[in-house]
Amino acid sequence: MAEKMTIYDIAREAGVAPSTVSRVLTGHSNVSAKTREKVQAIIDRRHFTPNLAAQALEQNKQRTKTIGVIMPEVTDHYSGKILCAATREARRLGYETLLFQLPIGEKYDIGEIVDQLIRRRLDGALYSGGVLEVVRADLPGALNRLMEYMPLVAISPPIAGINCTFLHNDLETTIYHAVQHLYMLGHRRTAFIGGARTMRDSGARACGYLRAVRELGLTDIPSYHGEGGFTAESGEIAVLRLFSETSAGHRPSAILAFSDLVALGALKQLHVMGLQVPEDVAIIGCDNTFFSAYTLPPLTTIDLYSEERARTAVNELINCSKESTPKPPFTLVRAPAFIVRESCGVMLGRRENL
Amino acid sequence: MAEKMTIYDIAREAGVAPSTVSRVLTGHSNVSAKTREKVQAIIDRRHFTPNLAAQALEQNKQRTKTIGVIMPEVTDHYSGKILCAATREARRLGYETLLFQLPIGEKYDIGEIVDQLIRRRLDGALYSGGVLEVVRADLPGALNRLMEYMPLVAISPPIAGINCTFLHNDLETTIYHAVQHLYMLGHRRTAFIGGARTMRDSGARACGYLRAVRELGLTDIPSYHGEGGFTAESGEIAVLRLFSETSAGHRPSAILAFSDLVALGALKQLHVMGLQVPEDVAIIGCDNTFFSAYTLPPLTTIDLYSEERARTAVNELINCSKESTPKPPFTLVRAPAFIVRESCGVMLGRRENL
DNA sequence: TTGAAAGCGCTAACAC
DNA sequence: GTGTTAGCGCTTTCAA
Repeated sequence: MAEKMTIYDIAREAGVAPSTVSRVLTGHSNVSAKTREKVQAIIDRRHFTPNLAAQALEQNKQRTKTIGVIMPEVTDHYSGKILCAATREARRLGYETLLFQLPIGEKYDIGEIVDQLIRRRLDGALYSGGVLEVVRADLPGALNRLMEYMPLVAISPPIAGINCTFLHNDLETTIYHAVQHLYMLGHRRTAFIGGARTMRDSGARACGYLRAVRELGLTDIPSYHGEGGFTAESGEIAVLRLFSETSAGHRPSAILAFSDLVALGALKQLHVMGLQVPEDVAIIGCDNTFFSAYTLPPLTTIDLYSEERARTAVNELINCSKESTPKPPFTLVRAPAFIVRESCGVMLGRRENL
Repeated sequence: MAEKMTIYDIAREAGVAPSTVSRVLTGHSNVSAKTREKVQAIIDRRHFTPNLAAQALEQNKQRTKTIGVIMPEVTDHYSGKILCAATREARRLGYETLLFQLPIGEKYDIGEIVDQLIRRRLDGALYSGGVLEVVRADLPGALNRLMEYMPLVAISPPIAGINCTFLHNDLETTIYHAVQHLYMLGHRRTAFIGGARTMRDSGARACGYLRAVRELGLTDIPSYHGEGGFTAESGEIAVLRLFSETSAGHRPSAILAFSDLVALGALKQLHVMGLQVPEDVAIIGCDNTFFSAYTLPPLTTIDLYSEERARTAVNELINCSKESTPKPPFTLVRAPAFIVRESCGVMLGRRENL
């Protein structure tokens, strides 16, 4: 395939020792300006790029210049945004990202994935699973083992049993505010659709929703938080069930969707059923994805600032990897932004007869 | 951070030579069942994972088990699907993917990116830039250099000056058919929106559109293929211009959008202007993304089978990397699927008075 | 300031 | 079968 060039080839051509070439490459030790120039000229002319594997072999220094990104498959825009921002930030700092996808709808061994990360001696790992993964019992063990080899930052609410840095959105409170927002517009029958069944007690969204229902004294019917899923299709189905399971007086006047994607499906189904949004049913999504402003009507939603978190995570990771002594982990909580558009019906004002 | 384990540690504990541990690890040479078991037990117990960098250093054999993926930032669903499928397929075959994003809306040096790939001695590279990148004059040089170091497969129409394997959708013909489809429904004034300005002559979509306009004798006004872009917003703007630049009798009765995303924006703007789709204006998108079936009305679009291409590409790459002699490159052309939903107005039948 | 040489962790000839 | 040993390409003491 290709004749591999080494520092020896460069050294020979420049008439210097390999170590001198190495010094020019790393820029660490002192080399006379003249030699440096001469060697650099040959490196440039030959398009020589040092073998990273060889450099990485050196002891004590993690220098693979690679950050592992562990996240669910990038089929949704939320993960895409994080991956994109993380890769961009990493590149800006001279690093690349190695993507470890957690297959959706297929079982996998998180331990095996962690082995891969370790095997590659990465400089750090970014975990972004969020609520989706909370349920896995084997996650803490695997991530803790990973942490013995490299710094780990999670873009996720804190996970019990894992002692890494967490970049966390206080979604619970924001969801609470969203329900409260609907409450103030007059809604007393607000349903929550989407999400994982197993997540109902643990997920931040569900927590916020359930707390609001309790504290605001809203109608609490099992159907109002019964059905799960993460796709547009699951949004369709959820709405279908929601309106077929409930009797006339108990139909929800507002819907809180797990994500904008779920809301998208819900919107479609409501349209099919001839219900107007927000006049008949108000709806609020979550994620502020690229299509949120383009639905009919434009979706009121929550912006998680995922790009910003991704950048913070990468920076933190790279800083940690340079420290000799591990930095203590911390949890950073930030409030997401509640973005009011038209689907929640603010322009309709407070209504009494819902 | 962590006490790194080596095969020597395992060897010592097992009371065998390091090479025996290596043999167990690779499974290449013969080891007695008894020793193999003993060694394996220790490897398992200690969770030992061999350093990939060291393995990769070996010449001729055992590469990095990593495929580089070069593509625009994964902000759209098209790239996301390719990345996702490629990573999944790679993993299935024991490989990981290293993502090299081409920043959107920011200048970058493709040569530098290629250097990174080479430096990392990857087993292969998947390039998926498509029409977006055709314009760059430095691309062929960079990719050709890359090909001296590793096999390259491009999910893209063939690019002049690059002699790699191309997995190509005959989008041109499909777009032609789409325009023809509109023609048969009665449309004579079909506009094309989105895409890059520089792409107008080279891009497959534009080619197909222009050929259809010519061959079918459709109305050809500069405004009908004037404005570009790849975002939903650019779709909005394009429609706005399209309808403000043309006089009453010259308003298009149909719109072909560069992508579903562009179509999404167009849909929004048409709605704002009080135009009905497909009654007043028919519209066809491209990509068959997850939201295509959820727009109002559901979008008629084109499915590029990107996941399938991604899997093919990865397989081809891995096969090539195992060959000692390079396989001759080829170009595989596949017809995309034309997916008819409601936005093109088929259910309205053929109309004469458009 | 530069060169020689000893590894880094692993694999693969080559002995035994 | 299993151990010994020489690299893979690079960095980094340690001399000179």
